Amino acid sequence: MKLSTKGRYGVMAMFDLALHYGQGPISLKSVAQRQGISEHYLEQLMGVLRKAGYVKSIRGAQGGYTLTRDPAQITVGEIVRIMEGPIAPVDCLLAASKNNEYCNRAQTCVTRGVWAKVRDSITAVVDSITLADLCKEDQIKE
Amino acid sequence: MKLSTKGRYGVMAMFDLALHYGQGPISLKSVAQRQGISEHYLEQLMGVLRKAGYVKSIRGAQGGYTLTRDPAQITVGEIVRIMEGPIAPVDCLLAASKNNEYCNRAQTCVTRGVWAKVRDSITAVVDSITLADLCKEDQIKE
DNA sequence: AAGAAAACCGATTGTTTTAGTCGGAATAGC
DNA sequence: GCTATTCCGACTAAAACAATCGGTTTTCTT
Repeated sequence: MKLSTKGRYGVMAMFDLALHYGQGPISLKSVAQRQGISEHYLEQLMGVLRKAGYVKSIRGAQGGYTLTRDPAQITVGEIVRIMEGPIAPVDCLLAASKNNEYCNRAQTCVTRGVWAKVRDSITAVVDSITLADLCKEDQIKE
Repeated sequence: MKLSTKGRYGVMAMFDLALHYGQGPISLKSVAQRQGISEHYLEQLMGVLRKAGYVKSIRGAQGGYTLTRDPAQITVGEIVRIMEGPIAPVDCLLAASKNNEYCNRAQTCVTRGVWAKVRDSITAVVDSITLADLCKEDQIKE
């Protein structure tokens, strides 16, 4: 039940961009330094976010990344799904799963119900928190 | 955010034992067949559960495993923790974590708060469901 | 007493995921 | 033209995962 660094760093980077929202492009170098992440690795992750339309990049000197939407319009859940794929503690919860024969066992499905509840409780949390919420919390802390 | 087969199979096996609670020792062979798990692999997992005191084993022919407690006294959360270790989407939530320097960053801790909420919502679910609950559900389904 | 059914144990293995690194090409500001 | 930056694809070391294998011990049944 661990989040990989993809999801974790993804949220950290997006939070960092949210903190600097409206201040022009932010370089990965600065994000990586502030958040303590390998710059090259972060590069890969930002590529994913860019292709998903969540960030915009400006190349060249003084370039960097900016959010394409207001921080209040981006939830942690969206970022996690982009970075890690659908939120599901077990594969048989995925609609596209082909192991139906397996999941049709009545007994299996009882335990499956547990994992569905777990998934729902996770999504309820991450989908209710926006980057703007995190920024607000950050201000209070300082 | 995936559960490994350890946790999944562990809950399945314990649920199977719960269904047969009070009927004497249940062989791994039968559990493995009903649940569709490799018997040898399940053996390893049951060793963990046995050492943790959750099941009792009887060796020799007609031997097998039984729960050491009533199904109503065993939660899914307990089983998951035994099989997978502490429930924590990120390592910095663990008390024994030594990367405190890392976690002391104010910004990091904002995102950390998110993962703490995720953890709490997961534990609320798994700690509230007992094996007896699953057995009850199973009866309704049939 | 023999045979079979089971738990027990430790080593090994193939695959996948993770968490990066590396080297360079393209682009844009100064 | 220099430098800062994004962009891209290949590569890799290490760990985790999900078993498998081979054998030992124990106990029930006949």
